[in-house]
Amino acid sequence: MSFFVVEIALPVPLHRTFDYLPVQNDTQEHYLPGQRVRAEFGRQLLTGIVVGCKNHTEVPQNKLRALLERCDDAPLINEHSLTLCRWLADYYHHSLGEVLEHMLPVMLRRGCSLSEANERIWRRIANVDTNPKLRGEKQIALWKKFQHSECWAHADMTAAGFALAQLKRLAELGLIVEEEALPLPNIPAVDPVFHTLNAEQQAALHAIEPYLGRFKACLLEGVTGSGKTEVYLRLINQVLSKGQQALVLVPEIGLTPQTVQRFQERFNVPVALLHSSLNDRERLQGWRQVSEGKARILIGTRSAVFTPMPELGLIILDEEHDGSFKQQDGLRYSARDFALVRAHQSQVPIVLGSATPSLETLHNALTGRYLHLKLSQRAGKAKPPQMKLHSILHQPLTAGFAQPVLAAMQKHLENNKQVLVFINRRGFAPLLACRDCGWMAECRRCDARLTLHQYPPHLHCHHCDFQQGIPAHCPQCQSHKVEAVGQGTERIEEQLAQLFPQRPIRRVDRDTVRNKQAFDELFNEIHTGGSCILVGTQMLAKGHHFPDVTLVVILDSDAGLFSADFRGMEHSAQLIEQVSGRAGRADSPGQVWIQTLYADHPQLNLLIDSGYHALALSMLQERQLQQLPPYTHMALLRSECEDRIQTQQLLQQARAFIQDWQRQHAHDNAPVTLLGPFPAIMERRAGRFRYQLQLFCPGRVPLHQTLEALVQYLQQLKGFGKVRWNLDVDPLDTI
DNA sequence: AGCACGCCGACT
DNA sequence: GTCGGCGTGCTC
Repeated sequence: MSFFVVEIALPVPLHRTFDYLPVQNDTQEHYLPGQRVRAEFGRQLLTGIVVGCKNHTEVPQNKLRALLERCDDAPLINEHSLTLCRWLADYYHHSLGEVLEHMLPVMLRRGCSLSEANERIWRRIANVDTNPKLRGEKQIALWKKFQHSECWAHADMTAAGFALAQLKRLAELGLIVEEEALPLPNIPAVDPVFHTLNAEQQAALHAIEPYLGRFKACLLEGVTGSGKTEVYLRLINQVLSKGQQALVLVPEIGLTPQTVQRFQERFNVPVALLHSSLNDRERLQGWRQVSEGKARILIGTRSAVFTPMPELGLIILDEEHDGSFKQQDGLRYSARDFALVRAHQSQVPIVLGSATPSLETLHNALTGRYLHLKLSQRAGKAKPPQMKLHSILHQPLTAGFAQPVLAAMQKHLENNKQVLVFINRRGFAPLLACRDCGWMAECRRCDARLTLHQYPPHLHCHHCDFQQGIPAHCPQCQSHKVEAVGQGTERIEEQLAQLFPQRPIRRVDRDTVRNKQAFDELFNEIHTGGSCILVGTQMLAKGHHFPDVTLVVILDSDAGLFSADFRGMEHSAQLIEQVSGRAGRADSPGQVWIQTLYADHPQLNLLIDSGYHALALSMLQERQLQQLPPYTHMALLRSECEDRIQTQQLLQQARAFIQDWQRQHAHDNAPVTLLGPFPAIMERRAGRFRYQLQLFCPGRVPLHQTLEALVQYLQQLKGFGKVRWNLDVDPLDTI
């Protein structure tokens, strides 16, 4: 038997793999890439992933240790996924071991066996007609259940009030046995509802169809209500009929029961769901159902993009522009970009859908890299909403509303319709201030004001979660004239209740909707409740449709118009367009009134008069002039620490290193340009100072070479003990 | 990331 | 005299 070592990736932030001796008596054939192994690493016990076997190693004999065990006979991660992980690790300059962790549900990362996803079930083994001697009504009732149906899940039985002892008694009598099985995903028994396609939908479908079976990225740019989902469903139908699986990725708040229902009703196949409110066991079950091919459709949020799908035939990524597809900590990957790479590797088409595509995606579509399909008509008789800017400059306001806006609200309510008031600020007021001395309630740990909440009354920092009571008088001058300044959803709700006492007001923000279930209940009320006023944050803008809303009032859009972030206007426009899409879905056309101090703001006017697409084209021109993404590539090195000087100095060192490195290595390439270091817009957050260094480069390759060298440099850099740094490739937020 | 080792300040 | 602070180094 020849000498060999097993190369494994471990979940540590070290950019290399580790060699181990095999478990005793194991041969090289026992080790396949993608298998899990248990290994002692320093003083810790870790679960690693086999990357390969080698017959030589640089590691000295005395340092080599043997693996403790192999967890699986067959690899959990196949070669394709392993290749994708290597790409991801390289692209985001992250350790392979930590990237591989993302491929597995939490339970498997910890080294649990696959069977732990299984459900305990009880199966009848005796003949139905058996008439056993049973004592007690419960036992008799239990046996009746098994006479009726051969299998019951243990959890269902205990939920139905049967005790473990009773089940065991039946087992002792040889009537039933306990088994383990992977529960099957849902197969709903509903008659599918088909919508007829309009000409545009038909055209989009026909354009994408030829690409089934090979790679193609497609942008489906369709205004709200134009029936993108119907196009997805038709495509999925074709993929399913070929015996393939479909992956559907949705934003975090987009995974509504309505969406899921629509997919489940249409196809008579098992559908798996992966989203944030599942526990570890449910996640593992979903993961297995999909990776073993039992579930044919997977609908999930960002992390679902990692789920292995042996017969993947199509990827749909809905609301492509949504920020929740980008992970904001740890491995800062973009699920959209990763999905594109995955589609390419699997040679399947990917459809990116949005009413308001990101400028990156739009640019790819306009330059012909992506197939560009448009849906400009709303399905059915629905007309597009009429949008209108309402200047509040020098206008008297009542509760933050201009008189004509209130009059319009009154009119719509009288017509028994619903009015949606959008204000992207929760709480009662964004500021608590003293009239006499100008004191403001500020967070001790952040450069931010505390938000005043009234339900229940307290001051709250939305950036670090710090909370405190409301002072009875000014802590600076003892004055009692401490007042709420500005408006949040709570205050609007309270004031509207006074202005429209006869109408129910429903507030929708993170404070009224703590979980998915609460949202669903509230949504049902809104759906069936008749005329009312909805007050809410961007939670209202995404996913859900409110067919009875005929008027949308947007209160605070101005905040986004002058953002320090170069994507500020893009995100503002997307939000306004998304909120506006809530109006006029049914037969009655919707109206959107935008209150603003800047009624002559050119970009706002372009959006209102010509729509998002026109504004996007203009924003693209601007980006080109300024050489910003998508016309250049960008990375961000962030640092944070309780000590401001050190936070800044780390980035200065990084900057000096990059300049030095470029002088030596990158003569031929277009240089990486550097901006900063400079403090984040909110310099101090949760007690830590935050700085950033921006890197721009027109070429991917030189940028990534620089980043690779930079990460290596930072990893060996000493003297910055408490400064934490992270690298964000293709950052979304740059403030 | 963990975790241990090692070298200087305020305490029973 | 020790307990423990966190800077530094290492993990196959």
